[in-house]
Amino acid sequence: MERIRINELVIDKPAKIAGCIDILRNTKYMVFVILKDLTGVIQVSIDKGTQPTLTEEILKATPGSFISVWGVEKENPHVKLGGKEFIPSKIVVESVANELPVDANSFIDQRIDYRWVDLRTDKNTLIFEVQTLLVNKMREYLLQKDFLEIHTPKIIGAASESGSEVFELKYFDKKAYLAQSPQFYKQMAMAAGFDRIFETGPVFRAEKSYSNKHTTEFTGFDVEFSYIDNMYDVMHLEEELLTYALKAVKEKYGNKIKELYGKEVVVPTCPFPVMKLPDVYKELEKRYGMKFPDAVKGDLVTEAERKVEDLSKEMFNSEFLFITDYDASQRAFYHMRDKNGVPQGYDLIWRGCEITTGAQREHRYEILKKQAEEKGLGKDVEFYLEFFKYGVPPHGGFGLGVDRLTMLLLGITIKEAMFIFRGPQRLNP
RNA sequence: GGGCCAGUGGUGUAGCGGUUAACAUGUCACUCUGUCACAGUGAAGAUCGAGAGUUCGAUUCUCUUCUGGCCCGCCA
Repeated sequence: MERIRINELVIDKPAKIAGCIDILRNTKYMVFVILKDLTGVIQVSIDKGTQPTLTEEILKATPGSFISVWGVEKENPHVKLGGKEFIPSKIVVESVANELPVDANSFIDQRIDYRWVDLRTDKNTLIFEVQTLLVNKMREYLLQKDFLEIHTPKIIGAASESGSEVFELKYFDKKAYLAQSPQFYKQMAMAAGFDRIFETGPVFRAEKSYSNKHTTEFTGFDVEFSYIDNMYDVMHLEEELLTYALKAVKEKYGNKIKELYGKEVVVPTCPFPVMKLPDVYKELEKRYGMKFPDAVKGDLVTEAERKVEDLSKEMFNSEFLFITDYDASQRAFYHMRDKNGVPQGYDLIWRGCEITTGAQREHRYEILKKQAEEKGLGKDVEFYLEFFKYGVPPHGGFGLGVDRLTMLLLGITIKEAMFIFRGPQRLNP
């Protein structure tokens, strides 16, 4: 008999179910097993008097053990767990668990050590159900617009942007690096005339960042497309994409997220508000009495970034805010600049955290080369500059942090939001 | 990389220059006419992160080290 999931059970219809024991109550005449699978929980009730064989088998098990149960679901109004119970005719204890080393109260670091046990809870599996939907809806949105999905190398021969924040590795008798971003390859695809592309895949950063939003390996969702007029075209695509995905998440998981994480999923409205960075500082100082030294104002410092959540809600009733007009010194050399030298790029802040950097790219070889040289990037980017010698259309794009998106959606930290977190001190499991 | 803080049974905490190292929860056993956060009784379980020092005596004080947390920086 094929195993079905608990939410597929039908009253009085014989079935096989299987899962993990949540609670095992052994009373004088009855054994009650709260069995859990990904879709729900059901009480399995064993009568010790009439089912001695099943009793013997089930008492080999412990909470956390995996079992298979054949039997029938019956209605029983006395059962507080949904008014239903499962009357077994056969039980197999598949795998017995030791006493579990973590519970919901354990610290996240301890929980990561035993992540496979930790992830068994509804609350934690929801993270990945939500992320699956989120990413697939973003993918779906782009596919509807005829984007190509590409897969770029993660082992690369030249440090991609600055050279300081990449992991070095041995590649036979040569040095290689782990890709810190698919940036150059995305643009290569533009040079190839691919027109519109996206990629979702791992990104590696050799930064010793200790915060609850940084990790050394994460999943990026990168988009690049051609024939744009300006960075606003890029922003427009991104806001549509996010709205589309968040709408789907709210419909399917909005209630469950509210229940388990206490977070409301707010579907944004387009267009998202846009502010120039100097105006953001001006408003923060004016409205909240904050003070920032001029020296930091070319970039968005953490304190300001957090407060942008309030600012954006207050000024625009929006959780999202696009910020433009960063100082050229703070931005990548490949961002196009206007005639005043202002980078034509933006960051997207959601709930007080940066989730995206996007830009119109500089596609004119001479200017691009000059901007690279200004940043002291000569040989490092030779391979990249080559693309632009043979014609590249005007284009732009952005990179979105999938793990940050998940984290912010649920109001948790990056360690909790990732299947397995990787940090400067965390290489296992 | 800089600043501050923490590490005590499986888990989460209390405590303190001399204690039988306390509590909750979990685990195990027995008891309990269907439980449902079951209940009751009992048991096991901690060389108090590691190393060195001060002291008659250190889990407690000092130093070193490891690990973690928070804040800053770096960014997605």
